[in-house]
Amino acid sequence: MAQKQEYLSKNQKIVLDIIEKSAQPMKAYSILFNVQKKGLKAPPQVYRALDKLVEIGKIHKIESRNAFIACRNSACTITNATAFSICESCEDVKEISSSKLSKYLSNFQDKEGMKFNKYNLEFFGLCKKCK
Amino acid sequence: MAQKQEYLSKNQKIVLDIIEKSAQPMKAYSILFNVQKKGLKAPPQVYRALDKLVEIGKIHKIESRNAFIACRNSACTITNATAFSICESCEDVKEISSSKLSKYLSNFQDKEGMKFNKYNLEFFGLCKKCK
DNA sequence: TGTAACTATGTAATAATATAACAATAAAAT
DNA sequence: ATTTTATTGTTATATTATTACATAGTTACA
Repeated sequence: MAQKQEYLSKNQKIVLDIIEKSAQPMKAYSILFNVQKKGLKAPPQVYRALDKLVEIGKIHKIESRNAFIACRNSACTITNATAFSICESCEDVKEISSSKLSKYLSNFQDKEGMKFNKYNLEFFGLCKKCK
Repeated sequence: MAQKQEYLSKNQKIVLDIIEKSAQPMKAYSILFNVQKKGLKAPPQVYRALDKLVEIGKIHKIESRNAFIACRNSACTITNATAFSICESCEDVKEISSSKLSKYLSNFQDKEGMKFNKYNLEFFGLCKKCK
């Protein structure tokens, strides 16, 4: 596994900051719009920061939504094993941290006995409010 | 749950046919290219067919790859509970059909006791060939 | 200290993925 | 028959993401 860097670059900090302030997942171009006042003008600047932040586990990508959410996990070590609940009505997204679930999935073997070092799980349903 | 339609429209058949013939997930514009000889000229024709085929469970979308794969499940009832293994080297994708896994995930409850009617799980690793 | 290797930045252009909007047709339901 | 619903064709455009290239800053270490 790649060594985690201990500091963030200027652009990485700016992008992480905006994502952490958002209660909900943010889309790349919404991030771009929000950081333009800070001097990041073009998509590659945002996407490069996003790539790195995902790589080091500071944020996660919600694949079904093409959006990015800050990792609330204190240690941020779970880059490789992610699970989320997504409300199909209000689009509220929460990261699920269940050691039982992560153990189950990390130990899961397919028919050929193959194990996987990495997974992403997205649950869909209606949240409390929307039910 | 929406009633399943029993037949497919012309465009839906054409699109499904091409996906079923592919061993690997196909991207929308690759599908478009392949069906142009059959008269489907524009993206909406393909995307509409894809939407419907996903809805009725004939195909699944691999979210992390923006690609579509035919459902090999005889009954094709599992529209709401999907799991795949993805080789990060050769991009080989297999649908996982494990009743144990699907039971586990369908019964999973988050911290607030919430259950989910739907999920998508993508495992990543190296396939036998690539290991 | 110099310099090589690496990492990050800025910028323009473009590629890839997906949807909106509208007109027309066909199929199913009553 | 006629209304309703699903499907099709078409143009244009929106959204998401990457390539390519020039420049600048940082780190490692001889």
